[in-house]
Amino acid sequence: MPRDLFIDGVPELLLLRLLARKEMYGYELVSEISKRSNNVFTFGEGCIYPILHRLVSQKQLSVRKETVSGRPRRYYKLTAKGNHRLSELESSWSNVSAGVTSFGKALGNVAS
Amino acid sequence: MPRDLFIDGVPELLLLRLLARKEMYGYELVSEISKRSNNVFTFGEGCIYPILHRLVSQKQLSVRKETVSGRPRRYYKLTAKGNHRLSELESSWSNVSAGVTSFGKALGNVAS
DNA sequence: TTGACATACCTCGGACCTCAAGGCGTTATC
DNA sequence: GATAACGCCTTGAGGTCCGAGGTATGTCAA
Repeated sequence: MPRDLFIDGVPELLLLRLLARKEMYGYELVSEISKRSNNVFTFGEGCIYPILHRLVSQKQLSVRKETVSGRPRRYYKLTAKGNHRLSELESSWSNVSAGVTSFGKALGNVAS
Repeated sequence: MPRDLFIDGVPELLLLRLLARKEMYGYELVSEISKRSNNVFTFGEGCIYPILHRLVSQKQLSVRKETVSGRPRRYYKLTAKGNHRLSELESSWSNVSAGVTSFGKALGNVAS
């Protein structure tokens, strides 16, 4: 079974959107994305954690460690660089999204 | 430089949309997609041809060979299966597109 | 106290897609 | 006769998602 199309980049975008509002930890992000999207997007930990680590190494996120009721958490939030990256992604998404839509309309396509 | 995000699956979708209207050949599709999208999408031959071949092997496209002024062309068009696949992709695209948008709105996000 | 379950972190490997680069051959143009 | 346009093609690199699995602690019921 081929993997879902149109997903490339979406995890990173949603993640940055959430972290732009307030700091959150990985496990929280995984469930929050599912919840907030009404299970339209259900990205597992194997998807989220590697992105988190990459963004940190790219200085787009900063980390803060905290232990809550015996369990260690890692809170992430956006750096200035991450904020800029979010803007890029939003703009890129708008571009693609509008492009696909207008391409359809020009063809007389009825979006099902 | 990382490759463009949000593109996964878009070539296949646009391609199927075009071929749902009339048969076209590979080289034509490459330039037509650029043209119709005002260069928002510029997929090269190395992107289009493999997709074409895959769709044929999956019986979603049928091929007709024709030689025009000495040059051989391969015209592709949708099969019933391909039409069904297009519906799936449209629905999947709508889903993701609406999901990303509403996810943003719920956060008070201003789409830049 | 044993087991199951939720929390919370993590990595690895496969599968898949895009795309730049290159190759081949023909026709048209200068 | 050289260069561009046409028209087909494949390969390799790079990047992404995601299922599967691993580690460890806390809670709660049987």
